[in-house]
Amino acid sequence: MARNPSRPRDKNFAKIMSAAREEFALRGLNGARMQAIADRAGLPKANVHYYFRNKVSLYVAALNSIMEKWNDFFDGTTDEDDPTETLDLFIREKVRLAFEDPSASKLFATEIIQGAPYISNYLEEVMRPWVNERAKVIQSWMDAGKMPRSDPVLLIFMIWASTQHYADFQVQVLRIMDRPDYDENLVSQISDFISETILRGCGLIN
Amino acid sequence: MARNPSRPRDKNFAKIMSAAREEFALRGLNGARMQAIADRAGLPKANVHYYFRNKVSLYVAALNSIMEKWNDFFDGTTDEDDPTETLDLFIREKVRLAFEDPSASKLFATEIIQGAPYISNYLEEVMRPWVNERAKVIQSWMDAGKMPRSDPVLLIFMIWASTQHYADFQVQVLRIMDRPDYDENLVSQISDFISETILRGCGLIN
DNA sequence: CCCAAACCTGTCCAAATGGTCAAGATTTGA
DNA sequence: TCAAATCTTGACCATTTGGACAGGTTTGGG
Repeated sequence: MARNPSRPRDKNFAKIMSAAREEFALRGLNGARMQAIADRAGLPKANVHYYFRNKVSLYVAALNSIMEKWNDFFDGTTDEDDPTETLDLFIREKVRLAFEDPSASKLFATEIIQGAPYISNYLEEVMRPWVNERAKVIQSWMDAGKMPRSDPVLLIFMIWASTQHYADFQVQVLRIMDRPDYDENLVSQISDFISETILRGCGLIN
Repeated sequence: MARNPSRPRDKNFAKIMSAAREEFALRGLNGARMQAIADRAGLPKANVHYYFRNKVSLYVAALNSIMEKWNDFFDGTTDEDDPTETLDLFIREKVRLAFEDPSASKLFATEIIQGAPYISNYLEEVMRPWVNERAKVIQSWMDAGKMPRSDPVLLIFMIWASTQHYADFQVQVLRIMDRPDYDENLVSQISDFISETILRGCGLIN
């Protein structure tokens, strides 16, 4: 976009963005305070308004930055690939993302729960095609007898649900397991469980 | 609680509660407006304040009413029961709840995502024991060789995640599937899919 | 029929908060 | 070097909104 990005712009832009994501994830669009975001970013509130016209535009920018990041994971799986290997990789990648940046997942989840008022077209123009393409590949695996038949779209939803759960419901999971934090051990244990259970659930292993 | 519940109290109490749940689910604690809740309930705002000291107490009351409802489903499964049948029933019951009252699930989800500031002790005093008891039963099934070994707690999380997904992410699911609403057909299709996939994933069928 | 308790509501207000603005500082580029 | 562009910020304001309150109405037991 910017042809000659100036130094301070980039630096503060990033600081604000990061602060906004945290704050919006923690309190939602309405609960988040511009002052709190400014404080988190270490800037006066008026400076935040220099970069973002208003709260909503900052919120939308935060959502967009997340969606861009997730889109990078738009790999080019084809009919040729091995279902077991591919789905395993997909699941593990989703788990990794969930633990790497729970705030992103939480922010996105809150927006969806509240009816996706600011990203409704994203759902239709980006997510729907993405899911349909994935589903087509999975369908082709089924047609080729590489795995038993079931609904590919519901399978994708199940993978999303099981993996994002650990980001969105972090507090609940930790409290119930009586742990202070996620650690490497737990993460790989969770990855293994989800991957194995779903792959077996699809009839791909055992 | 009330020994001689007066008529109007109960009626308006329920109306406010229902309105509050909808509104809080849709906008979150901070986004919800007392005026909007009052409007939904068909009462003047001041009347809402007659029943509930302030916004937070109404919010907590709404959360409590949900948790009470969910606690009813505290059935007494024992080691004697059949794992397949019991888990199948559990999954279907969760799916039913998700579709029956998505607002409840959404409200609860939002609270958890935001760190469960108002129900943190509920997580430890009610949910943790509940999960541990369930897990013990599942563990006993595994010990008895009725099903392959895996982590019972993670299994419970997976069931929660896969089922609640359809309440919380309702908009996303519908947009991606290009449907205006959930219908009976879809609901039973989803129930079947989740139940079959998870049961197979546990090594209980096929 | 009476009266106290419960219930209802129009009106008002203090505090919180998003956003503006104008003046000043800093950087850039020619 | 210096002016234009970019950036920074304290002070300020309009609006929204949760909540108080006082005075009114209804209800039900005695």
